[in-house]
Amino acid sequence: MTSLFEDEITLFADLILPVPVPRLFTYRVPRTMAEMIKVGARVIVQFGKNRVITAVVANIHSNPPAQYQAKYILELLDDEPIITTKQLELFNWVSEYYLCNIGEVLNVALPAGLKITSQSRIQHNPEFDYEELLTDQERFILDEIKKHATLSYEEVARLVNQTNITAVIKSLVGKRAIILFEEVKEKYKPKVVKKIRLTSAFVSEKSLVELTASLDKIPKQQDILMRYLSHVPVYNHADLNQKGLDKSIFSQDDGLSDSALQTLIKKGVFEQFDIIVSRFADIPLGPPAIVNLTESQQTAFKEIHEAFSEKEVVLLHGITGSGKTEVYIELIKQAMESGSQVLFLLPEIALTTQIVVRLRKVFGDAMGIYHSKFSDNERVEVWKGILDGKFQFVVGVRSAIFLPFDNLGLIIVDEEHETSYKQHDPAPRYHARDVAVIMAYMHKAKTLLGSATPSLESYYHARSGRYGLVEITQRFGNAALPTFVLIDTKKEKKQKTMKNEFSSVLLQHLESNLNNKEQTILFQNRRGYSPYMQCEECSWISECANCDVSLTYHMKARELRCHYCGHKEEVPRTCPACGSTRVKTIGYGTEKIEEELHLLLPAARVQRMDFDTTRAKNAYQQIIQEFEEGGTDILVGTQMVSKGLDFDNVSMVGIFDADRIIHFPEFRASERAFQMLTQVSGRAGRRADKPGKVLIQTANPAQKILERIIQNDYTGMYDAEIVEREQYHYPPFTRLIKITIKHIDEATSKRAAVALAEKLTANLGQSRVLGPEPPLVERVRNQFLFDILIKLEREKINFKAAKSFIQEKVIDILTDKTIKGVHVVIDVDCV
DNA sequence: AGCACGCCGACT
DNA sequence: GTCGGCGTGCTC
Repeated sequence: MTSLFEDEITLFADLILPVPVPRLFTYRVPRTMAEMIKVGARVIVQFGKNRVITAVVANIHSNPPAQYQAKYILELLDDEPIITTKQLELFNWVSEYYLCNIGEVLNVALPAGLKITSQSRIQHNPEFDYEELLTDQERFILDEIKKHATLSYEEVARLVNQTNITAVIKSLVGKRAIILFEEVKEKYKPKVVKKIRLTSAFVSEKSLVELTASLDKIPKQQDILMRYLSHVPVYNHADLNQKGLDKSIFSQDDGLSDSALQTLIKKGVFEQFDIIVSRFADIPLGPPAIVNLTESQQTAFKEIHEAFSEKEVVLLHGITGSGKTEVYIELIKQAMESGSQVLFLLPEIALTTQIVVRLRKVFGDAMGIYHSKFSDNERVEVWKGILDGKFQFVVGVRSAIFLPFDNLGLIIVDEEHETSYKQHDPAPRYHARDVAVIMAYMHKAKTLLGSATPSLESYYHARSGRYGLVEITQRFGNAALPTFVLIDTKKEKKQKTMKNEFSSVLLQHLESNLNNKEQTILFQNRRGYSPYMQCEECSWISECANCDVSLTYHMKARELRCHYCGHKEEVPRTCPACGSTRVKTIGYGTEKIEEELHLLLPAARVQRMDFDTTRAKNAYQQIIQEFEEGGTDILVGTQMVSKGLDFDNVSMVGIFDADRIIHFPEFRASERAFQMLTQVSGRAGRRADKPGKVLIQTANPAQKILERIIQNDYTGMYDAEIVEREQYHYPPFTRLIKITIKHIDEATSKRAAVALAEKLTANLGQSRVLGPEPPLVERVRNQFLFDILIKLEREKINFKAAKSFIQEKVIDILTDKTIKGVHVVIDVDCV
């Protein structure tokens, strides 16, 4: 490709900027960079007047833009691409499919550590000598700045002890008293360990003996040498010296002096060096686990294989406790042996549990872990590890779908029905399971979806032959399915045998389980103490000032909290409306259940697991570990307890208020209830010798859905539900797009929503456009919301064309001069 | 998203 | 007469 004229051609690069602007930006490539720059590398550019940001090269060409003068790229950050071309293709697809800007995709894809921050640095201008022009305050600040070479805004603010200095700084810049410049710094820092080793001169028995003798009169230094040799037996294994010893070994002990070590380094006995270590070393490797598949697992494995020869996607429907993980492991091994990369997606909270430890035992250091509780640096390590081939296999959450793979052979999406695979806010509002299918297609890889309770969509595709279908109907080790007990709370209430939320039947079982030293999980899908407070005299209810929801009472924190916007309030002692002291908490959440357990069963050791108790990095792990070691008798929790926890000693699961889950006002309620209750039930009795018990409290034990859950009748639920979906035009027969309009003023919000709905209806027709109507919670963070739901039939409608039509109409509304300041959120495939 | 530019009220 | 409020529009 080299030509005589190569030097004459100016190159331009179209860049993806991490800003929500729906287009690429073209910059000029400086001559010096022309040879080096590659698609997928990061660059630094000036964007707008004073902003300096990182961008990613999407393509390189030689067509100068006609409309404007392109700015120069300031700096090239990567010699090799950190984004693969397949990723760029995927980013494009995501931005088109989910109607968002590619910059927004880039923003969620790149770990913060790969983004660059630019910070303004302040320096005084040595040529400035018009101090008489300055105000007193300006002169004061300038004097401080003069004392330092360069400063950041924050540093200046701290020095002069003022909070808002931007105006003064600006004025000083205007008067040319100071200069602003941008400093760019890379955020990722590899983890470095300081190490010590003998210099090569001393790595022989003879010289070591001599050295030891020469240190006879210098005991401190001799101690250090001895300590080193006890850890690194250089006598017998000279090559061990190369790896050295952590410097921290020497400082742990008080008996060893650092100065003696420093002297030895000065003498040339020891040398210090740094190594870059992986941050994942602290997850134990353990002995390599050998996996033996049971007969039913083996059959499943074979069937998956056969299905893959015809289908791109296979759904593995294996009941809870059927041991899908072992099947996954075999498939992963096989894909890795053929040299391709493997991605294993898990829902957020399932990832912190046993499964990762198990996988690590099998795959060791070839496995990367990508999790939101990991720090930025750790995430950058995984990213780079995939690029340079260190990790052939990655286990990760939703966003792991954006990692820089270039040769995927298999993607596994475990618990594919989980709603946490869908990102709701901010854009891109993508569904990782659906993106996985597309990405696999781009890589010519296969996708395996796994679940005990598949989403209706996936099962529909499997039934219709689009996906392959493999089922495991046997529990691992032939563990029996749990026995169910339905408790009629209506009856117990009439008989006055309820103790608050606890039925007598549930209490009896709890007690006997406790006496048998067996563990119990109690499921209540609501956190906090109680969902609201009410005055018994005037029926005042605690409500959020910014949202249209009640404030949840949190007892431990002694406050009222809004679960929508995070607003907090003190707990009122008297009714704010009438002054009465009869303000009571109504309803119950995990916190109240926990409290009542202490009163009803004082001997039980109770632990609570919900959003509030698992916020800290290791809190989740600790609660689980304590439970696993038998330190907890009863674990009370929200949805969190329903996923991925396999404990042998849990013989009972109790479910409060199943009705609230079953009758949730949403078209997916039955599907969700089936999934949620089946998953929780699956926590009970994972042993062959002892079937577990599941107790469900309900006001109406005769409900069909409960029978299906008890019978583990997934297909019964599916067959009943799919009929309704077809009849009422819901997924999987349609695709849903939800448009949410937001504005501080209710009337304006409504006006915009009505106007938009009218425009949409004109083309799409009445039956496809529902609303606008206010959502369940009409006001969030002081904004009034209106939802428009669009249903598009799968086969009949050109989805792409419909979407661009919708986008067009949304832009119409946003640029309408008569409606100002509305926010519009488009959610494609909202769930 | 930021950030600058621009047009109207409460102060030296 | 100025400072500064946040509306509007642009960013290669």
